[in-house]
Amino acid sequence: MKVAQELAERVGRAAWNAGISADLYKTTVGYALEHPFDLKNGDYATAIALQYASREGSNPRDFAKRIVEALGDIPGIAKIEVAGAGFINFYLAPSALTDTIATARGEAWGRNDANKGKKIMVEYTDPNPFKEFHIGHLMSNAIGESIARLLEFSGAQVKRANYQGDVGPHVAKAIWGLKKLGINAPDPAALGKAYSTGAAAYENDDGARAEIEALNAKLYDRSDADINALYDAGKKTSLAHFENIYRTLGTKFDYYFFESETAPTGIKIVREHSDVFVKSEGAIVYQGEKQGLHTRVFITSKGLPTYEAKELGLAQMKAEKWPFDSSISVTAHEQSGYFEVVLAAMREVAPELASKLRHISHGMMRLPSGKMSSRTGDVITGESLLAELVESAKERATDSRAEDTNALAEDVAVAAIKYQILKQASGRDIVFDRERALSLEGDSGPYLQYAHARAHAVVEKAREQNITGNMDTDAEPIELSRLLHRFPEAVEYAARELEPHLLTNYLLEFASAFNRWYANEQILDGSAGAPHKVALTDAARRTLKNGLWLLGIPAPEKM
RNA sequence: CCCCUCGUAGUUCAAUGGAUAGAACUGGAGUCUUCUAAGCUCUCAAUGUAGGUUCGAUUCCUACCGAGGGGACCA
Repeated sequence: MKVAQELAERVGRAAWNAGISADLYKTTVGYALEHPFDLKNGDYATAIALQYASREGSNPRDFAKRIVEALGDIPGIAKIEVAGAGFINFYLAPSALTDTIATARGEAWGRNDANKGKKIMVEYTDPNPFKEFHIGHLMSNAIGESIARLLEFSGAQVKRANYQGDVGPHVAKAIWGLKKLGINAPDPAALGKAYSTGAAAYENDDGARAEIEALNAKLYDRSDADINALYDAGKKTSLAHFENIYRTLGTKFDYYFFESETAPTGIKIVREHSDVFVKSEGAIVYQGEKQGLHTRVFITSKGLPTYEAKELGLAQMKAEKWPFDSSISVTAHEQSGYFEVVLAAMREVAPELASKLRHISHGMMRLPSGKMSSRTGDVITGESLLAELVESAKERATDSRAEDTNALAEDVAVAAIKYQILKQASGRDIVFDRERALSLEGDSGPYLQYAHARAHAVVEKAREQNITGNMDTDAEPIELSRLLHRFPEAVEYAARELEPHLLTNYLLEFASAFNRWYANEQILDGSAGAPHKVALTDAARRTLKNGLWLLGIPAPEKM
């Protein structure tokens, strides 16, 4: 990192000396450095000469040469060359990489201070009590957890929040179903059945629909003791069930918000701003057309708040609970339209708060055959998927070295599902292929875990032989050590973009380099070079350990 | 009709406006008396169409074609 900063500054100065304009200097300095995709083009590179020369009509290569001359010698850089159309490539010196290896063996490897001191709340997962924990919640959880950890690694103080829909028509449907089926002490499976019973009746039976709507109103005002008892029991069961899932997934929430709590606050905000929200067809709406959006209902004609009004209340309650600099909500893409409208309304009623809110939308999990639909039963719940993965991993774990193969199977299952979610850009849909998801090979979470376990085993064995890993400052740079050097920058990049997949991609490349190196190199070969190789292995182990942590994936030491 | 995502090997995904567009899976050929074969090596294979901006476009802009999501009382 220090090398990179120094290099960026020097490139800027050299370009300045070589005749770059003040304007361009400002726009390029600090952004001028990049990592060549191909290591043969150096550890750092800059296209500054290409960018500048085109504006002058001069030859990019000549200009690049002038910059290189102005640069002179740079500590930590062994070679500077002009390549291609006018790129300037920098190659790290052995001593710089040795420093990197030493740093990489420490616990703090990969941390940065890009968000130092910032208070950031991250809201994610958001399952609804009385309904199943489905794959969308799994996606939100995996992405949200990783973002929270990336922000923590960049120095932010992070609070994890979970916002759950414990009131609304979906709950009324489930309660109605419970009554219909005569269930008084619901378990999670019974709740799922009750919900689908209620949902089907709501669509097909007018009488049932009226009953459900009446029930919904009673849930808001809590006027019926029998219903309250059923509701409280169902909610308790649901939440306890979700806690088990969070534990498996490795998430610990700081705050829980419920729609039943945000509703009154939301209604109050809407009612207090009659200049922003208007009556229309008996409902109170926000007319988003003036912002290029669409009109949405905030309070229904029956006087009940919609998700939109509750969201207003939620934002205010979050800020009261823990004053934050920024609050991030991770939800499915299908909600981004409504979120935009809520945000537009919020900008009018609470501009300062609105400016701190950020919405990240993730894609949907689709089946190869099309969209999942709970109506047709063509749906996979998050829990059933996890259970299947655990079974699959157990079969594979029979010849493993782990003491507890059940625990290992769970770690591997979590890795498999989270990796599949986190390896692609978060906004995109994921086409769910059961066979691929259950596969534990190739481009997968277990691949990263396996590389980590291997590195761990070697380090342990070296310790038994009292080889602590003294480094050779003249060791020739190799692919593995050069990629190692990029880890902190990959972390910072992923944190800046709030995109875990940028880190996932890096880790795959790194693990792949490690596995290649491992296959071709006897690390504990008794030679004078062994300690240095042990140090590099230890650095790789730490990189994979910290990298997996940032993805929210467990890193078992034995597989 | 409007708005938001997105079109890259047979499939699922990468590529901060740069260098020969990278992986994985599938198919084919190899590889465990040596630190973990959930590994490694080799091999076949791709930017929807038409323009524009740029020294340079998978990336930015426009149009078209195609997929998914959203568009008043669900979330």
